[in-house]
Amino acid sequence: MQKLLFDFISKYISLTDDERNVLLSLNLFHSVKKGTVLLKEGQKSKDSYFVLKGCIRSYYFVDGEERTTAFYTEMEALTPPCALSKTPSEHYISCSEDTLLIISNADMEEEVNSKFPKFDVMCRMFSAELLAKQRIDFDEFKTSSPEQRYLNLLQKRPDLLQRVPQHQLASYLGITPQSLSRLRARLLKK
Amino acid sequence: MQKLLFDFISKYISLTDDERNVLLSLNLFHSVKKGTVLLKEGQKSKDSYFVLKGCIRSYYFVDGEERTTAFYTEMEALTPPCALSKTPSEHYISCSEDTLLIISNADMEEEVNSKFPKFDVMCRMFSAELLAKQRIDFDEFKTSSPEQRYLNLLQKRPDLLQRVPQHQLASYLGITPQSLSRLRARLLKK
DNA sequence: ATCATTTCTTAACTTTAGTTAACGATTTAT
DNA sequence: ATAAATCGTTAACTAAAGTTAAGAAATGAT
Repeated sequence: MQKLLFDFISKYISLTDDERNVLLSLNLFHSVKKGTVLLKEGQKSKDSYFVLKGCIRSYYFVDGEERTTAFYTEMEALTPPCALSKTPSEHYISCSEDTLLIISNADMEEEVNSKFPKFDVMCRMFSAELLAKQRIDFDEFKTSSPEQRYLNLLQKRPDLLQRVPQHQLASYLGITPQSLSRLRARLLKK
Repeated sequence: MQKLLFDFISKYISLTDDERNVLLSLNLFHSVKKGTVLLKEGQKSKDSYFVLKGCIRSYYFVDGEERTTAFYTEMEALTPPCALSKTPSEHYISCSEDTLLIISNADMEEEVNSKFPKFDVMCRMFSAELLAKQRIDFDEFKTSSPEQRYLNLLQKRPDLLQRVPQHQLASYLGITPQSLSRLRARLLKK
């Protein structure tokens, strides 16, 4: 489980045993039960999440309706906007499965980064990478129809279709559950 | 013009005169004419762009049709995905107006950052901020109808409607030019 | 095991977006 | 100045998504 973290970090920087131990002393690992709500609308939090195993979901309420906007699975990270803006959260985050997480805090990160500037380098590389990935996802979303987006999801994250309920996938694709159901029926006929 | 850059940087870190001079010696400032294509599909480039004045546009070709995915205006930055992935670009970037740009190169950034670790801190903060902003934009896009997206744009970037042609705005909103035209006519009736 | 809740699907109907085409208006090039 | 290309709008038609409602299936709770 620690190996998962260190293998991940090694993609960006190499750590000394000393640095490794500092990280381990921070109590970053958390095992969280399915259904647990990590962040609620209105809450102020400076926590970031990194999924080692499992799945977390980000969603909003629009006119009393849940709207899912993202799923984060193995080796994916989320820093909720409220952690940077220091304003109350506008969305929710919850666990879609029993999940093994790294939860880190902005204040703690600042401290560690100032002690080990190396971490700044890693964070810069990692955020730049995420930014580009997200940009591509957004562009693909914009330039696709719901049907294309569904087919695209089938290709790129086939696991998600097994892991999360259909109606959450629907709003993740920007459509209603009914439309997704129809769309799938349409595709089966072809 | 240099003031624009240094004022921006001062939001994240404070610079010594020495550091300022290093930055100025790098020849970062470029004045680019409207219509200039900065990046083409198939090209390999490690350049990043920061708009000081003007507007640049990112777009793809889908079945021979241009699809605009983003506009970057004053004080907005773009690192094209190809700069990180080191694969040929899948999209185009061009100037929508006569534009004053900072163009920086990944290799050069690495060099400066290794000399002044302070820049790593700034880049980390800046990318994290952009990531959160983009996340919010994406979430809003997903949870909105075309009409809501248009109204949202009116509120948040009213200048864009004056600055860029309608058909580019349409694909930026994920719809056809005809739909945008209709949608606007519909809204006027109300 | 039963009941309640949630989830998925289907259907009928409404609304909106996509498509194709046509026509001015504007912009650009010569 | 004129011709050509681009751009914005409108219209008629098609296709797909939203809405509302109902019922079956699966899941969870007691």
